[in-house]
Amino acid sequence: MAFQKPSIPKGTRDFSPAEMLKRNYIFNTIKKHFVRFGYQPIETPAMENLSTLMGKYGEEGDKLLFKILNSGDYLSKVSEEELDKKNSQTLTSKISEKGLRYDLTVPFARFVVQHQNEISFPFKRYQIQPVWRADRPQKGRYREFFQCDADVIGNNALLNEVELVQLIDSIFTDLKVNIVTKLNNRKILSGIAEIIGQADKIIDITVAMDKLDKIGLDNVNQELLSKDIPQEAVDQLQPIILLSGSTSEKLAALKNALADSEIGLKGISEMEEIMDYLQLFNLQNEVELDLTLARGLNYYTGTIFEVKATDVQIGSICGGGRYDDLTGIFGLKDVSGVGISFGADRIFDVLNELDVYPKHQSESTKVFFVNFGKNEEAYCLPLLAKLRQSGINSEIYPEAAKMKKQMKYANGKAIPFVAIIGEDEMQKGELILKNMESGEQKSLTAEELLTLMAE
RNA sequence: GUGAUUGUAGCUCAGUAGGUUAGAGCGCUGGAUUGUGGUUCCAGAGGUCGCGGGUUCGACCCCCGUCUUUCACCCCA
Repeated sequence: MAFQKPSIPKGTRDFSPAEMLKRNYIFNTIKKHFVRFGYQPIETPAMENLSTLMGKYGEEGDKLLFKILNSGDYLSKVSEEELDKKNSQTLTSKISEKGLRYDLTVPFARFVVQHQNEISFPFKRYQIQPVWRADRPQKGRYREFFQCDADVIGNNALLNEVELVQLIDSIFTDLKVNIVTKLNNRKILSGIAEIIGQADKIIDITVAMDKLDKIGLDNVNQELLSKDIPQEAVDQLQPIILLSGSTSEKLAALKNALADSEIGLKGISEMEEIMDYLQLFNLQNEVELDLTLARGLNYYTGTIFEVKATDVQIGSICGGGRYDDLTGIFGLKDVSGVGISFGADRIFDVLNELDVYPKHQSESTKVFFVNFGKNEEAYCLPLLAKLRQSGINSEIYPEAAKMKKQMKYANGKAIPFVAIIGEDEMQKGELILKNMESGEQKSLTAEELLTLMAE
C-alpha cells in the first residue's frame, strides 16, 4: 500500500516528553512571576479576523501573516476578470477573511476594546500562547512560536515600565540566564529625526541605526543615504549615534542635542524618571540606554524594551514597549498600554545551550511498581492509589512483562525509585525499594514508603 | 521575497571517477541472566539512498524541477 511520508510544515516543531518537561519549566517559571506581579491570564483565539490584524505591523508584517482560506466554495464569488488579473493582494482579500495571530498585543488591544465594560483599569493581563509568522526559518526563528506577554493597559504612569524591568530581571534571574536589558524611547528617536530635519523618515532612520552593532557605522550611513536622507542630516546624526558613556552622561548630552525638540525632551525626561526609579532596586542584571534600539513594530510610542542573553548569540529573547493608541483603531481612544513579550522558543534554545535546567523535574514519575501478576497487582494497586492521593507521581507497569523489560522501561523514563513486590515481599508484608541512581535496595513497609516518598 | 546550503536505517553520519547483494556507531528486538535497569558479550530486525522528471546499456552518485534542513539579507521573539 502506498503511504505518505509523515512531515510537518516548514518552521514548525514537535516536542518530545523530555523537551516538554523543559518547556513547561520555562512556562511555569514565567507564569509564576507574572502572577507575582499581579497579572491575570486571558486567552484569545488562534485566528482573528484579517481586518483586525492587517496594517498593524507595517507592510512587512502584512506579508508575514498566515491567511486562512474561506470555507466552502471560496472562488464562487470571485469574477473571472479578477482571477485573470492574478493580483494576489486584491484576490486574498476576496478569498480570505481570517488569519493566524501574528503577536499577542494586537489581539489583546482588540480584546480590551471588545470587553471594555467588563474591565477595570489599569488592566494587567498575561497571555501565553503560540503565534505564527510566515517568515523564512533560520537560527532562533520559527514559523510557530510561543510568546509570553505581560501588559498593563489603561494607565500612563512610568512605574509600569519600571515594574516591567523588574519583572524581566526576576524572571531571567530565576531561569539562570545572564541578560542585559536595553531601553530606549520612541520620543527620543522622534526628537532626533526632528532635529536633523527628517521627521518623516523616522522609520528609515531607526531601522538603519538599529543595525549599528551588526554592520558598523559606515554601512549605517550608507543605508541612510540610500533612503534619501541628505548628507548634512547624516553628518548631524553622527555625534548622536556615537554617544557613549554612562546612561546619565548620555542623557545629559542628549538634552543638549535635543534642546529644540519638545518631543525629544519629553522622551529624555521619561527615561530619566525610569532610571531614577530603578536606583531603588537591587537588580541582578544590567539595564542600559541604547539609542540604536528601534524595535520594528510601529505602534510603539514611548519606552521600548529589548532583552539580550549575554552568553548566547540568538537575537532578542524579550521585547516590548509602550503604545499610546493601539485601541484607538478599534474605537477606544486615550487608552495607553505598555507590555513585554518573552520569546519562549528562543529562551528554550538559550537554556538548552547553557544547560541550566534544574536536575529533577517535578512533572515526571517518581515511583514505579514492577508488575508480577494478578495477585501482586491486587496488593500493589491500593498502595499505588495511596501514593497518588498523597500527591506522589507514580505508576505501575500495565502487565506482568519480564522484569528486565519493566526495569528498562523505568530506566528509560528516568524514574528514580522502583518498588518491587513479589510473593516473598507480600508474605512478609514488605516491599523492596530500589534507588535507580545508586542501585541500592532496601526493605520497607508500605507506611515507610509513603513517608519516605512524601519527603 | 533575495542569495547560498542540506537530504543515505528510528538518531548521528560514512560511502561509490556513474557498474552485481549500500555500511558503522547509537537506539530497538531477542538471548547469555526463568525476580533486577544503567555496564559486558552474542544474535537479529530495520533502507523506494527526500520526491518527480531527464541523461545513460546502467544513477544513491550527473542535469533540471520540487519539497525539506541550515545560514545570511529583508524583517523579527
